[in-house]
Amino acid sequence: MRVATYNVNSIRIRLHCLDQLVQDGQPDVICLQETKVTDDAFPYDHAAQLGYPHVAVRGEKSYNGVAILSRHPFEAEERWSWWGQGDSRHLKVTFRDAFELHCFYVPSGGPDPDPEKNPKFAHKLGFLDEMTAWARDARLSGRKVAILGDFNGAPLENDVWNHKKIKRQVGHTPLESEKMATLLDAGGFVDVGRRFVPPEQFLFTWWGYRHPQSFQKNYGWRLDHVWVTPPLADHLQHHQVLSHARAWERPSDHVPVLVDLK
DNA sequence: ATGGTTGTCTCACAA
Repeated sequence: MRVATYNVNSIRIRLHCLDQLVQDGQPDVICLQETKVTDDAFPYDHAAQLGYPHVAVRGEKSYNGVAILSRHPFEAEERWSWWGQGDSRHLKVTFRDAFELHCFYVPSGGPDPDPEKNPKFAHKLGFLDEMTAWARDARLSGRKVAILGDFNGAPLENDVWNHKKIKRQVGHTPLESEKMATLLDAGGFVDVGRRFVPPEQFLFTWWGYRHPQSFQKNYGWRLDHVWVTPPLADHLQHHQVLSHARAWERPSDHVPVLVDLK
């Protein structure tokens, strides 16, 4: 089974990118973030025509929003509220006799890495703490669980194009990296990207819009992650970042990440 | 310290 995660930055203006992802990557399951659409206006027909009749959505107007498209049926669908917010940042589906899959859109955290001054950063830290408490309480490590999505954090030095320049910026601060490491440990997760690409090498999934030619200059960050528990890690076969998606017409600032599980 | 760009029932705000 090939699983993809992709922050589309609005699903409705990115349908051509979804088409291209299906053509190039042939994923069985596609987890989307920042769909920016209410559930009633989600392009279900487009997904069905692409071969994904099974769809779980959790959206809201203009902001956030997650969805899971699947070629195969899933048994259950759950939406949990995190950090006391009703926002659309998490979906869980379960594939019978296979694994459970959690799609996350972690808060971006705003511009200032000071939780006293910046409530968005406080929200992000609280969200990560709550994910950690869940991962610990749920005793995941004996089960087949995958959590993936836009974690809005690049925890390792080579998860950004210039660690020294970026280490005080939201998304790559030592505090966030520490919290992500604690979450990884609490769930006993394997970081799939770094299972396949050693930490000595750059690995990016996001190139910002703001810097001109950020992709051509490779000013990238690794914000999108796939983490799996050890019983599921035994089934890992392949990992690929579809970097060329950043050069598609009218692209998202993120690119898809693909993982194959036997 | 600032600005750069993209998207949204746009002229403000989030990323």
